[in-house]
Amino acid sequence: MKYEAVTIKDIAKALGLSTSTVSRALRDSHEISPETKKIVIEYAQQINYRPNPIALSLKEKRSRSIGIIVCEIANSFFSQAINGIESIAYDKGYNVIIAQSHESYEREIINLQYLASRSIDGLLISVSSETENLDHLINLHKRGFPIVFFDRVVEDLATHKVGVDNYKGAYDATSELIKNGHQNIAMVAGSEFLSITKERVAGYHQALSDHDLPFDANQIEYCLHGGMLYEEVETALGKLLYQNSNKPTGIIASADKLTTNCLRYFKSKNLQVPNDIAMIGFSNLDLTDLLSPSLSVIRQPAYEIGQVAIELLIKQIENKRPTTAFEKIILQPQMIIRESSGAKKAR
Amino acid sequence: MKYEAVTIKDIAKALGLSTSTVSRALRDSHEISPETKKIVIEYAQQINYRPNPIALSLKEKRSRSIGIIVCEIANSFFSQAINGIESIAYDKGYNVIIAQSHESYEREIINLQYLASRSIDGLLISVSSETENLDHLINLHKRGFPIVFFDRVVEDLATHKVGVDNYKGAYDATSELIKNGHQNIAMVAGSEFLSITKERVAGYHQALSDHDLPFDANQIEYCLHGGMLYEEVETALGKLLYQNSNKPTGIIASADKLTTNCLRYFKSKNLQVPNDIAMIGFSNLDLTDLLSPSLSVIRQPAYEIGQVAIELLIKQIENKRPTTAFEKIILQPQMIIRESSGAKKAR
DNA sequence: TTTATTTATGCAATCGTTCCCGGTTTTTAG
DNA sequence: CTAAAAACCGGGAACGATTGCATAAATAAA
Repeated sequence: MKYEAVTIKDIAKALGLSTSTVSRALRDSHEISPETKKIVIEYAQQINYRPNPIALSLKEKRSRSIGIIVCEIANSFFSQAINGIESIAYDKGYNVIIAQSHESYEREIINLQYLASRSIDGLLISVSSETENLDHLINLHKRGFPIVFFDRVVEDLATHKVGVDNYKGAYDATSELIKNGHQNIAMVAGSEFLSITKERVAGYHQALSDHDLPFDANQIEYCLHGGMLYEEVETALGKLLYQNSNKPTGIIASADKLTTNCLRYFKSKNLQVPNDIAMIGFSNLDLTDLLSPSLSVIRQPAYEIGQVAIELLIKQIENKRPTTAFEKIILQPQMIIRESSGAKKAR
Repeated sequence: MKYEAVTIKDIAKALGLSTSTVSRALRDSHEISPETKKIVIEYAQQINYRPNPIALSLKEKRSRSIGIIVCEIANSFFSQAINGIESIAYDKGYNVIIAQSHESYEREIINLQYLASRSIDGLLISVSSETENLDHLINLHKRGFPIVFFDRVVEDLATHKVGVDNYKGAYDATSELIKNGHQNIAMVAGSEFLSITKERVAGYHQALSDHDLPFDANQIEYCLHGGMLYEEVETALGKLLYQNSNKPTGIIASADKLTTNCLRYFKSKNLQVPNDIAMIGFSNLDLTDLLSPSLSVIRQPAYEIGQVAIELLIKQIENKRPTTAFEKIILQPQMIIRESSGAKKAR
């Protein structure tokens, strides 16, 4: 079923003008007389003329749409980030096409090909947790295609990058647990490939060291799928809690899904938080306050991250000359202390 | 910064053929000799030729993209539904453009204009809770533009519709509370404009009546913004719990955000669930099991709803002749009984 | 041998818009 | 009063791809 739109030709024919004149009148060119302009503009309004964006795209060699690749939109952090992205993009006349990698390297590549074939003007990406090889991105990047990384950035590419101070987030979280008397603190981390994981591990490490606590590599478990699968969290926690000589009394969960799946595990094992095990996790869920015990979290300014990222991207797209100086913007996470990170009760 | 793509002309020039021959060779037309085809296809592969979708769109008068309007993507139900939509759409070569109304009628209209101006081939919409006037949709619909409603359907338009059996969901939820000994059951409902609200209220009503319980209009409070704003839930619950002669011992929350904000309210008032107040809510969150008490919910098959909706839409788009017979598909919700809907303890 | 048919390819229009290049008329300057 | 400069408008190419029609050569049928 077709939906016939009115074109510039229809206006030209109806008004006895040429298409060029109509086009110019509508774009308010100086070489069209005020009277003609008035006639054209009024008629256009009357018949509800809208320029065909596809024809424009073809002419201008730009689609005014940008691609976003994230692992999941059903993840508070990313849906908030997307909100931030959209708030700016729509204002500037760009639309966004969202694709999900579901933490799969393969799907990330498929998505990228798909988006590229849809002729997007630029890409906003937070890589999948499986992504180690970056050839697909390097290829595009080499050809001058605008890419901005957010949250999960990739250091090897010269592009704009936006993220949070993961080091500080983990440092603060660890310090908080230490302050509350926990001496054995383990970490359930995301994929080892991701820069954010490395930074969070480093922050955790440094906090231990600054408080003269020993660092034990066995106290860290990495989850390749970033907590997407309950099973990987289950085995990680199984190792941390039951296969170690020094059983931790505190846990740092370094991503949204890890945090919730840790709780799920504790519940299944009937472990009381924070008495049996204290925890503080990275999370952007907006109902962590409703859990009981209420959850202490490191919260990322997801909305702002999205906004900054899209602004950088649009700036780069609209630059006439190739961008040479790239920015790396680091926002501050927020620590919200609630009950779950509390002290172990004396018995 | 431009990213120069290779076109059919480049191939034609390089191979000393005409563009038509190249085009036909690539589309495997029978009027091109096998040898020529081979040469063209191999060369195209070698230089990584991709047809320009924008040029195709212009020619074929279709963009192969469809629009989605929902209130929020940061809502489990909708992000799951979008996952379902995408799973099918990408397979069939469509891309989706998502817009959020944030439950505002005004933004819904702006989004619609925006999407229409981006020349989408069809629309998937779950109307905002403020939407009472339907002129914006009727206009499009009259011109033969393909629209499919999902979840929050609109009865007055002859289109495909996909939703769940809201009546049954509410009926079951209410019956469950009654079964557990609750005689005074109130309902926190969404916007009165929405068909789903009416159906859920009807189910609640019928369940009371079937169990010989009186229906009291004061036991229902409507929230125009569907629970988006905590304040509206706060005042609604304030009325239900403290300004009524017969204080309810059970609550039905008829939407995702209403459910969580009810819990937030109970927590702030230090009300114990289910002892002070039992509840069961519509929710697609995947951590309702982690709340304590764990939450009894009515869960909608969001992913399937999205899949069915996009299938109907694509079918309509690709139909040569105007669609005349429209389907209304009703899926079944699932009731998950946990702790929150339990019996009031005797004291 | 002549005509009809098949096979393989190119030309040019088309989609909706912009914009370069002319051309005509009117205004301004000298 | 004439030449130059605005002012105003139309023709047509271009963006990248598809496709009906024309054309040419080769083959088959009469």
